[in-house]
Amino acid sequence: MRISKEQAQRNRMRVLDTAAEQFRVRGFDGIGVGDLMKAAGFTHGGFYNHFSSKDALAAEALDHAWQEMAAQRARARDLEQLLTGYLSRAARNAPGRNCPAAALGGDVSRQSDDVRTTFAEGLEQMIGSVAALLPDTDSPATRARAIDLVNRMVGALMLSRAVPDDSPMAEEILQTALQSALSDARTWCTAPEPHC
Amino acid sequence: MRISKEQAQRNRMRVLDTAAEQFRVRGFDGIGVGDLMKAAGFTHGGFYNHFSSKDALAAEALDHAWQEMAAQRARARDLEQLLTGYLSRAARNAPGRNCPAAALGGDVSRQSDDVRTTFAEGLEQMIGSVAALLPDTDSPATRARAIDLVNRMVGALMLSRAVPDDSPMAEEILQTALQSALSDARTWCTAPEPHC
DNA sequence: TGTACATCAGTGAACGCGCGTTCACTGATGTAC
DNA sequence: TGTACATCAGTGAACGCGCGTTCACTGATGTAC
Repeated sequence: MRISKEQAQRNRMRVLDTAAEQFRVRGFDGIGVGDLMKAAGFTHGGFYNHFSSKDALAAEALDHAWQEMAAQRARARDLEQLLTGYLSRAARNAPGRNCPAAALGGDVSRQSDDVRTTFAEGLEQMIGSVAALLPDTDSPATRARAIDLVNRMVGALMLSRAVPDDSPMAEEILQTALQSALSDARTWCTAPEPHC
Repeated sequence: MRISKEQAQRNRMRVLDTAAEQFRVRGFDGIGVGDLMKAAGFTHGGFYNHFSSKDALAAEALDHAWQEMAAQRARARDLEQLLTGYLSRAARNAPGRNCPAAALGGDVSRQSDDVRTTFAEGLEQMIGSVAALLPDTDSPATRARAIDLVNRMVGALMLSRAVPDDSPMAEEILQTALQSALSDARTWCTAPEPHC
């Protein structure tokens, strides 16, 4: 039952989409090749027609997730909108459709160099996106502020997910991070600037 | 070959120590009961004399790791010393002996409620320790600052470990987080206060 | 205090299970004539 | 344009392996007399 090249390419993309979501939800080791292919609507045997190994898929799926995130960030009009979306209860409860760093950052340090390099590239882009929403975008001070914001965003989202669902802490961590980040952002943007 | 109750208790502690380290290094799913017992110097069969399941060990080992960290924090004379140690290259390269949140935060959200509750308790203590080193320790504003500092510390340490070893980013993330945190701490501590 | 026996921490073989990966097979697609 | 054949995406059984857990066994410790 051979299928057309276009269909095969669409199927490959479906596996990639599924993997990008499932890895973020369950972790790289939390879902197997068999279940992944089943979730994508296939049997497991065809996996190796598209990917050389599970690790190769991990790297490609991580890249895919970062690209989704970049598109999502590009839709934010200003830093306030970006932060409000990132540090929301909705984002906390949908790891499969949100930041790969918060969902997989801990796992990545135990993965192959290929995965780690892909992670670093996506993180660099994220830092750039945040810096682009700050005044004096290309200055070293702005880069430092962007890195610090990213640390806070990723740390808060991850920690909020780690504590029990519906616990006061889960909400408190997100709210505190959001208020603190917005407050700092306002301080940096006292002069009327674009994106501020 | 029965051994004394005191020795059995020491052996149990050795398994716990080993688990607390290995789980932080390899993740909860990254090391098995067999390898864990071998690393502690035993065979795997005796494991269930001490723990009801691997999950029960995970919760207890996480608690153990948090207690180690609390003792480590208690040794810090002021916030600067705490931050400098936490956000150091040495801490980055020794996950097994440092913050459980940075090493296991991502994993914890996929673990049992027991593990997640244990995690939340340790995190709450960590927030308290940081607040204790800030002026006006018991005010809501100080708690917010402590939570924000913890988000930054955990986020930075985790992200620094996720990017490739020896990459410029690994160092940049730690350095930026440290400078930024120290700078904020100085702002909060303009009045001469204890611990500041 | 000495003796007989029950207890139980640690050992290592064994269990069922799910993992990542391989492979012979199917049959529609793509290609050569 | 039609025919014959090679290609290869997807299927499902099978592989070796390591996992968490169980269990019969060992023998020194702890206890009852």
